[in-house]
Amino acid sequence: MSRGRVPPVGPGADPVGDDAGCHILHIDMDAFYASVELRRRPELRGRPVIVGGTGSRGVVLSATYECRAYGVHSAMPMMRARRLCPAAVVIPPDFAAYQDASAGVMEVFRAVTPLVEPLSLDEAFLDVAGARRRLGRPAQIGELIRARVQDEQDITCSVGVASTKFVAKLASARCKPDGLLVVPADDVVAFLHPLPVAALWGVGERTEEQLLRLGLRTVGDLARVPVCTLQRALGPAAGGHLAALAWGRDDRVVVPHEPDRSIGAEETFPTDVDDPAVIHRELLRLAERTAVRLRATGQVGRTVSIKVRFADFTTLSRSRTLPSATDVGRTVYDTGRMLFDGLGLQRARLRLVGVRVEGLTPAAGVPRQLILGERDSGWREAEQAADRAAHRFGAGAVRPATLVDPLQSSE
DNA sequence: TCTGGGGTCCTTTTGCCC
DNA sequence: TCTGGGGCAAAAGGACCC
Repeated sequence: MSRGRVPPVGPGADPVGDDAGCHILHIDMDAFYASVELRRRPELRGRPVIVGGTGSRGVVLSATYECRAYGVHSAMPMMRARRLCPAAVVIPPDFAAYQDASAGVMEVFRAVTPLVEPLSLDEAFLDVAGARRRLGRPAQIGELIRARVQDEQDITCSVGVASTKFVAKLASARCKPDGLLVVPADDVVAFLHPLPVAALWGVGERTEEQLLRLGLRTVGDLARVPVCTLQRALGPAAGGHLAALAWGRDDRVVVPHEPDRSIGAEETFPTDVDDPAVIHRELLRLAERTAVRLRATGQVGRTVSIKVRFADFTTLSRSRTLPSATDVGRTVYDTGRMLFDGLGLQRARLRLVGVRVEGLTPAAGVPRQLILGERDSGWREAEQAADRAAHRFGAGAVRPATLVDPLQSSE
């Protein structure tokens, strides 16, 4: 589900060039969520299908190519997508199913090489240097993977083959859907320079605007500008990074497992809310949800942050670092609520609140806090008991009393 | 046209310590 | 005692990605 701003390869281009030195594969499922849905509902094949939020404030998560022909793309407000393509069938997302399908394709990848770096449910980098003797040239390995994913998961994917991660990523975007493209090491600059600046990884709407203001339209334009000019405009890190990418320089390696930096939850209200009691209850729900995930993954975190988005979409955040790391929902909530109350909002209209825990470390080996953490005692044990109940009886079996819907609990 | 939810990373500001 | 500044960590904001 990349942004798809790379123009497709024109007719006559040779998709399989010289793959010597091209040991990086980028594999991207085509319209992943929608493809998983079509597997279950084959009668919808050939029709425009959108997976996305069905509420009044939903956005498009995935759209079939039939639907993209109408200009629909991911992250587009659903209202607009429906206007562009009234015939589209809209399906609410089923993340459990996508996770399942994702696990299946990742397994296919790992049968090829242990060097698999997932970027999201539907996309991954592979370093196949070590698999060549066993399975053949990188392009052959790419075709093998495409065939297996099609066979086992009944989903098509596109594969970019290159000597660096980011060129492989551009290549897969360029041969979508259901394609494979090799960018030979010697052709990288010729491949990159005609592309629009927005094709580069890290250039979004804002950066594109800035670059256009400097008169830089293509990657080639960017490459010919002095690095210090870019750095002045975009900051030292981003400027230096883009200058390197414009010449195809990217020494990032494929890393199989990166530890999490943060875990959080947020929710947009169906309509804006100004009642503090409703917001407090939402903060509690989000804190509990976050803590359940911390405990499930065996992590604790030291910094709690909240996010508040107002009706006009302006957003602010507040954070606080605790004396010791926690995975206790009550502690996350208490901290988050303190931060929220500290904002002193006089019934401002909010469209979203979020809770996040950062500064994560593995829970094993972190001593339980006995002196400063008196507030944890009891809550932690209670929440672990709730985890076990949820495991046996289903999520939501045990909840804080304020989160129990009175209509539901009176049965 | 009106903008989700999960994240990462970078930059700037601020407060503290020496 | 006052002031300045370097260094650091935390906080806040924002861009970006899928």
